[in-house]
Amino acid sequence: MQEQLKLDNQLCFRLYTASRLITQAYHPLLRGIGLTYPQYLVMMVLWEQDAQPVNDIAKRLFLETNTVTPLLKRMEGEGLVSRERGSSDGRQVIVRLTEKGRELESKAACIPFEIAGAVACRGITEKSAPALLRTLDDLISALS
Amino acid sequence: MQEQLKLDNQLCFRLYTASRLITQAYHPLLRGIGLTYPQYLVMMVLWEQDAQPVNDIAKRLFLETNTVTPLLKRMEGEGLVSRERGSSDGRQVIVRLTEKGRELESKAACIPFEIAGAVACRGITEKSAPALLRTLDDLISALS
DNA sequence: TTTAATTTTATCGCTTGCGATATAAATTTT
DNA sequence: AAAATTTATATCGCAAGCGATAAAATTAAA
Repeated sequence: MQEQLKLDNQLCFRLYTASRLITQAYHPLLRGIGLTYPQYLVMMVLWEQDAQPVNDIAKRLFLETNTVTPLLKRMEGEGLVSRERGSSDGRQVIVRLTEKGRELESKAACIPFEIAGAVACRGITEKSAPALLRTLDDLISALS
Repeated sequence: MQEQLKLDNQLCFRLYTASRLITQAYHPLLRGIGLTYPQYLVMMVLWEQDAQPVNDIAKRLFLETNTVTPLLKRMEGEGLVSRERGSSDGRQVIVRLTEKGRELESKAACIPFEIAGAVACRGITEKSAPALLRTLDDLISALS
């Protein structure tokens, strides 16, 4: 058995697992406001800055447009956003929050606190969070 | 704009992004030996301990059987593993490496080093890796 | 100004991931 | 032993992700 192939030595497996488990923790909260996790990410992008082209949203989330386009179409179907061709550049599709989408922000406001509570209740985030965030940022910038 | 809803303040988004980006880094290496990333995880589980029931593999990877079963079927189709009903317990399906599956281990042995090189080349892992691994383990055990 | 290259979005096909549910075997209860 | 419960897999449906590719609009080059 090669030591470097042991699952317990894999950083990637931990990231993969931690990501899935924390996304699962969001699930019941997000279902309450009718969002999936990736849709929640798109909403956060738009709450921060409305009326963005597809490409800007995709880049902000480190995703490809072939992931984001169908995602946005489903969100349009849910009445959360509108999509229309840009007037200056006819290639772009500008995504805007609908009234319903804007109203969702206040309903979502409690979610980060609830997650933080669920995670921090075992002394995870209090002291280790800043270092974790910094290391993940380094990792992301190294890989992107 | 609610501060806690800013994307840059989200631990989960970082984990999600870091996980996807590092999995993408594996992709060209794994394609060389004909594996997807989740298939690679299953192979690591079996290289470590052959002949396991579906459920043990699923639990080791923090996945559900409804994810693992189709995954294993595809791997059986690729000739990497065999699946047969357990003799002692007729509910279980025991998964075993084929000769082809066993041979893959030596081909995969270089992959962790190549990934480590790609990640560490910007001073990421050397000093911060142990703390990162520990924090992720804490996070995973808090959420699982 | 044509032509070529680039940019932006979208479509297709496939693998994951997972909630809900079904099925069969084993275990526990009555 | 018969019935109810639990356990182990599997099936179905849907939403991501992403490689490969196409189509349309814009920009750059000839």
